[in-house]
Amino acid sequence: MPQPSLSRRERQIMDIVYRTNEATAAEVRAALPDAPSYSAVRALLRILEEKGHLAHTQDGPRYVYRPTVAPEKARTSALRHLLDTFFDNSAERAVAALLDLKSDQLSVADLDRLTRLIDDAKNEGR
Amino acid sequence: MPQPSLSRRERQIMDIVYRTNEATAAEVRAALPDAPSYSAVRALLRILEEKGHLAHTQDGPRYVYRPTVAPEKARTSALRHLLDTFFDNSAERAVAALLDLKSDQLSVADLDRLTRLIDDAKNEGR
DNA sequence: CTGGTCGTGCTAAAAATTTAGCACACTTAT
DNA sequence: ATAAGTGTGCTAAATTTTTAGCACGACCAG
Repeated sequence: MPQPSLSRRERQIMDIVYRTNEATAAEVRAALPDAPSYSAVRALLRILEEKGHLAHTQDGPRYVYRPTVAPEKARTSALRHLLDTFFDNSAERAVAALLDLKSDQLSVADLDRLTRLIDDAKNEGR
Repeated sequence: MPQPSLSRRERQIMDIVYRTNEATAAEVRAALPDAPSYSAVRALLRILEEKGHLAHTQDGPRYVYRPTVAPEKARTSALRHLLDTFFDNSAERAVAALLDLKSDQLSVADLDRLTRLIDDAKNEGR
């Protein structure tokens, strides 16, 4: 990874596209918190494509943009950065925060699934 | 939270300060990937303070900057954003990615601790 | 006390980002 | 066939970001 060289708007847009997996200019505009003109959004999308962060396919009359890096890679990289910045690289702390954040939305079954994930990890490390 | 209205440099600097908890201008500069002049770093720090994201205390001759929001709040908020952007708000997916990322650095004891965290969450939700 | 080193504040200029506007192409309905 | 609507490309201007430079004060060391 060379640099995080994304401007503010660029990052906002990338986040939207990551969240939705794909988006048209109009959809991006709709999702932007303080949307500028349609024209401006399109310009940004073009720049992001030039920089290699997005690619478009044609869907009828319009362009549909998608990230160029595999979602999994993007996720991993974002997670790594978060861990490094806020959790001192501690998985435990991160999980604790996660549970704190979501616990009231997690059923016992959900929690059991998490336990199973960890058990799997245990069995791999051999 | 009004907006994420941080420019690229501003975000870079905030990340550094979050990671280190506190930092002087020189330390921030040292940690910046492509450091500009000392003067420029100081200007950014001043701006971030004006915007209310940082506060400084005096340590002998120099300023030490710290985030104004409690680390825990910042972490939670960052985590929420990551979850929303990359993991479809699924704690399970996030944990899976986390384990995948760190599993080779986690001992069995570490994993046991994670299991315990989840058990605790189970007992709380009652 | 003089000069060098650090630290700061402030300001202006350079560079990058962000924005809007105009022109053109294609479709669709009158 | 014409006008309205929706999409694009391109360009230039406005705004924000980013940077460096200069001035000043405090603190040593010679």
